[in-house]
Amino acid sequence: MTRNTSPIHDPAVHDPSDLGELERDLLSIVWRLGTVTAEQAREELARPLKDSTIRTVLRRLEEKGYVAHSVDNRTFLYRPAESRQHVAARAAKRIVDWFCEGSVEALLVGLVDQKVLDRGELARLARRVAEAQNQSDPARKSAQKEEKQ
Amino acid sequence: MTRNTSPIHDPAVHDPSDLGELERDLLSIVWRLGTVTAEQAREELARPLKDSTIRTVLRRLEEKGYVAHSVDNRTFLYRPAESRQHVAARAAKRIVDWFCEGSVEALLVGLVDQKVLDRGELARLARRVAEAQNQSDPARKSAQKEEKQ
DNA sequence: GTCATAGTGTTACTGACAGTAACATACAAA
DNA sequence: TTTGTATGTTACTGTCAGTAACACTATGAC
Repeated sequence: MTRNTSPIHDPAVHDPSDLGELERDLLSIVWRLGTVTAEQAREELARPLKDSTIRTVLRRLEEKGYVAHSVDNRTFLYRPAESRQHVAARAAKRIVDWFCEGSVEALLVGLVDQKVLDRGELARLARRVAEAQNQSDPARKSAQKEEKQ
Repeated sequence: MTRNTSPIHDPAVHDPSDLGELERDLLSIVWRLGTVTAEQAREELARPLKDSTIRTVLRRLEEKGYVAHSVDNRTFLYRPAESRQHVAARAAKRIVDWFCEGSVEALLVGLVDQKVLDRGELARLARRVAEAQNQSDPARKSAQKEEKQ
């Protein structure tokens, strides 16, 4: 886990490396289900954990800005506060900054390299993404809609 | 003479989120300069730190498999053990796994979304990357070439 | 009205680990 | 042999995620 202790780093912006494994797992569940209670999340998890544990972690996720909750009849309903895509993008940006010295190309090459995607697929995806972007508002700001096409 | 003391890359595959800020900074320096002594690295850093600090961190980076060193006349010469690209790729893969549920498309969309790159550029890069990949050995192993457009 | 139940809020211990560095040690040159 | 330079060892500290006990509160059953 990255221990980010830089004094200059403003505390407001939390990035995905702030997340531990359990936090990530829970966040994934929230993303997947859309809305969950602590109890549902607990059932969804592979590991057997006390519910107080789950609730603590969900609260921390909320403090970090990844989820939000509303209260429904005394019960907390957690939901994503940021889209998966948004979070992924921030994480990717960080990686580009840290490890690619700003060169996205290096990242793409790396992705192909690691067989995360193959070359043809990359080209195809790039086309699709470009098209998708063209359809949305040109002066757009972080689309919050479909991310699971 | 330059005795080589590369470490056995230990079982646990270390990924970039293992790195703290100082570790990342130092790793960047090693990548940038190619070969550095602890003293050079220290001078390169913005922050004023004791050299024992630098050496400790460099040693940790070596334990984690990011750098290796050889001894030249009693002086440690640190060099990258993994290419920046390789590390970036692993990091990217992790992000895709964690936050995109395996969907690279989501990541790409997100990158555009965050203005890390614009749509046209993505298409252009994708083409370039595909070409670059075609040129290298089809049964390739981590292309070590240009990463700075 | 009281009691059990089901929630939440508070608080805390623990282990891991990065940041940081002092101190000990070894060797080479003068 | 002294001195300077380099490394090895060891350790303190703060932060944070994992984990959970426990206390508190509202609500429905009796």
